[in-house]
Amino acid sequence: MADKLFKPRGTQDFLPPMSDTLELIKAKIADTFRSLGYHLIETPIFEHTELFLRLGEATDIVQKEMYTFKDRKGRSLTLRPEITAPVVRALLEANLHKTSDLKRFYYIGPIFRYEKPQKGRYRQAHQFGIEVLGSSSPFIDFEVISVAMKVYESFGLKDLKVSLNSIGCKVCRPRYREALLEYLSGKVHELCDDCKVRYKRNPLRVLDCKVDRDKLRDAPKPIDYLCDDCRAHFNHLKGLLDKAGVPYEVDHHLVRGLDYYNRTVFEIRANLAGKYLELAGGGRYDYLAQEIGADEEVPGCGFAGGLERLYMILEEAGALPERSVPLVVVLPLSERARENFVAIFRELRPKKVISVAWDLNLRKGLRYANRLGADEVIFFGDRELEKGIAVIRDMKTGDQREIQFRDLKAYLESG
RNA sequence: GUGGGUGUAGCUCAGGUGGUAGAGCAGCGGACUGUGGAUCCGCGAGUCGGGGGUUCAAGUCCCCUCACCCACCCCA
Repeated sequence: MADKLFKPRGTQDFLPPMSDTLELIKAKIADTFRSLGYHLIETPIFEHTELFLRLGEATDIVQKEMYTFKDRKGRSLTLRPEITAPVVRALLEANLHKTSDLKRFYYIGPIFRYEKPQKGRYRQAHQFGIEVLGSSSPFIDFEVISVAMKVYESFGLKDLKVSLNSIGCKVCRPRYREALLEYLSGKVHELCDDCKVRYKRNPLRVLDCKVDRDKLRDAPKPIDYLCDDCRAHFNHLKGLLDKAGVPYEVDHHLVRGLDYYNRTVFEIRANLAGKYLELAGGGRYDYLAQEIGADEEVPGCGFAGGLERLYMILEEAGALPERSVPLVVVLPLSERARENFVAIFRELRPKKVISVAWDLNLRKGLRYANRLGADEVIFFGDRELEKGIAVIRDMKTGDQREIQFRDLKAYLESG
């Protein structure tokens, strides 16, 4: 025990039954994405550090949360702290942006951030999300927000809060930034220490500060400084959301933690034990591709949600998905019965879940099946084999019926 | 990163002012040697997270360390 090894801080082992449930959750998420025309994309767990540095020097994620290391050749690599940049990088690397004008991707996988762990906040967490590349239409923003909502709604979650904002583009954001700086300059001394730094490096993020939030009620709002195009885009999007019945509220202080966003930014939160927990966030990133080295503008829009947080909220809501296929426990009760079942097992291609208890007697086997939550138990010993049958016991009702042993395989393989 | 809390059998936890560990649940066995979930009976040695110190003696005091949790921060 003294030299027993433990998992690194902030990581988790997913064991049954939680791992089973997570599998169901991931499958359901993927179903939603796939059914709306999204394709799976998988990128490396680590990338050249350079890629993530382009996310913005002023962001906390880049500044102090990256798992960066050198490989044996001295190259600086970083465990991905988010997945949007890798997806865009992969798209550019494969020149996909030139072969089609619109690409829809989805992903589910781990991300790494060196943070002080807490519940719902891990050093290795899992995110799922989508990225739509190649269109700057507000209909895409609408689609992304809708798809995000669809994922959560597919689990029956209702009490969701969507916050929306527009932070402009490279034309109008400088104007807003100037106005904000002017407003803040008079009160820098009142701000918290973090904000004093943000004021210099990335003033927009001051808006997001929870400490100083109250002091900033009368701060200039991004939407009041939007250029005509951005204003039109934002209004169009809001109109679409209204038309489609997507509930949202405009949050003038919503900025998001990554610098690559422009125009639309949004967050989805849910009520967990009285507090609003952020489940997902996203927005438009029309300049990111060029930041990464594209020779032309490749507009994009997407969202990312936290898998662990989805699990938490589902657990709280009592809405965790459950196995939908029947579970059948097979009990060969004698040596002869076991040997008779070997060939069947070898050939078996079941649609149900079949769990064979090779070494339990009837009593223990039923108990085992009971604990697993089995729907049926099929048992056969010498007695049954004499008659060429097996017995199917319904674990809910306790009713038993017989089945010809030669039909057993077909029965186990039936839906 | 800052401040605070917790860490005892598989799980949830009890263990005033230090004297070498308990309960409930679960599990296992039996009553029921081929029939589960009920009931009854029996079964618990776990280096009290790890290391060091104080002491005749520490789960109980001190220091260090690790992990989890809460708030802040941040965000998924």
